[in-house]
Formats: sequence, structure tokens, C-alpha cells
Amino acid sequence: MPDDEGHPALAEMELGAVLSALADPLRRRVVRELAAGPDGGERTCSSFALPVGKATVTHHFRTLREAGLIRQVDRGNSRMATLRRADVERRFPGLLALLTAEGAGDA
Amino acid sequence: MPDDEGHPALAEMELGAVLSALADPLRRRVVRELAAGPDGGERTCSSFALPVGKATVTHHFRTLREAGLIRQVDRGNSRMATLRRADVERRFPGLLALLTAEGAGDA
DNA sequence: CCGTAGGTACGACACGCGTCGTACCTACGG
DNA sequence: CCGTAGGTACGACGCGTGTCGTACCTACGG
Repeated sequence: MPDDEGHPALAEMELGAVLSALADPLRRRVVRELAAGPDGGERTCSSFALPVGKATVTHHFRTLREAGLIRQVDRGNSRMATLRRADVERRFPGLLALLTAEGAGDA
Repeated sequence: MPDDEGHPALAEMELGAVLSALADPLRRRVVRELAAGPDGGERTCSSFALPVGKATVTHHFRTLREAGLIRQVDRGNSRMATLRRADVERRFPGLLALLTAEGAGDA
């Protein structure tokens, strides 16, 4: 299972990269919204309405993708992002729960 | 339960600060070694033999302390560090397990 | 065919952070 | 009393990174 265009395989996911990616509030928000949606739910990059420019959005999504947290597929004009829920849960059990807990009256 | 000299209370721990603190390999190593030891086990800063200068060690331990991951107490000449295991586990369940898994044949 | 919208690539900039050296402070031991 | 060892405080430096503007590319819709 090779890296298909920047998506690390399950065994290639590094904790350091994941934690660094999740250290940014914007990227954490993306993962949280993705996790709140249905499993396998696809969303465009722009649908998150992040308060930054387009180039910065691309940068954040690349960071998330290269950490192995999301998967991006070309869908015609847009590039859809999906949470790699099962992979992340298998490699780092409980991690997603920590993210979803944030911003739910807990933080 | 106020901040006693840089130690955030349980409710004051922020996920962002914790993830940022854990994004550094050296700090992750400190927490991992602490977690591998007995609960409440005290260790001096220098006992970790981090490959950096003294000033940098102080910086890393301050980051860990201000994130709420460790507690530091003056013990005569040295300053002992202890893992806030119960607090961390209560606030961010499963987080410590992710760290201990790293470097145990898993990563 | 042309315009527009979603994303990417590249370069630039500013701030943060990991690192260090040095000076200083506080025990502890001759 | 003086030296030494553990830590801290402060200032400095370099690189990483979050941010942006601009140019460009690729569908999709008149």
C-alpha cells in the first residue's frame, strides 16, 4: 500500500506529525467538523469557511493529508476531503475522541 | 484551586497547549519516560540526559509544566518533576497511552 | 469561446520557537 | 568561606511555519 500522492499508509503515520498537525486550532477545527459529520462524509475545502486566504487553506489541508488524518480526492472541479476515521482510530485510539470533546462544553 | 506557580488547574488545561507541548520529540520523550516509571515517581530534570543545553532543558520543562502535563516541586537543591498522570488521564483520556505506544515497537 | 469559481504553486514576510551562551541564584560539601 | 552542581533568567540567533498575494491550471456554465 504505497503513498498515493501524499497520503501516508497506516504504518507510515507518525505521532509527531499528527500532533504537530493537530497543534493548529484551524486544522483541529477541520478535523473536529469532519469527525462530527457522517463517516466517509465528503466536504470541499472551501465549505469550512476558514478565516484565511485560499493559499493558506491549501497549506493546512496538505498538512492534514501528509499527517494521514484526511484523504483528498479529486471530484471534478473540487477536491473533496474525507476523514480517515478508521485508520486514525486504529493507529491512535482515542485521539479523535479528544478532539471532538474540545468545543463541546468541555473546553 | 488556583495556579500555583505556573501549574494550571485541571479545568485550565487546554488541548492546544498540550498538543503543542507534545509536538516536540524531546518533550514527548520526557513524558514517555515519566509514564513508564511508577506513578508519582520523581525525577530531576538532568536525569533525562537530554542532548541539549541546560537552558533548553529548563525551557522544555516549563512548556510541559505550563501545559499541565507535569508538576515541578523544589526539593532542596534540585527541582523534581512528576507526571500529573491522574489529571491528564481525566482531562484527556487515552492520551498517555498514545505516547507510551510510541517507541514500543509500534512506531 | 469566454468568464468564473475551486485549488494549487511559488515567493515573500513576520512571528514563534528550539537552541545556545552567559550570568546569576540557591543548596550542599569540604 | 569557598567551590561546585542543579536550575533559572535573559538575550541572541536561525529555522520553521502560518500568513498572504499573485499567477496559473482545471472544470463547469452561459
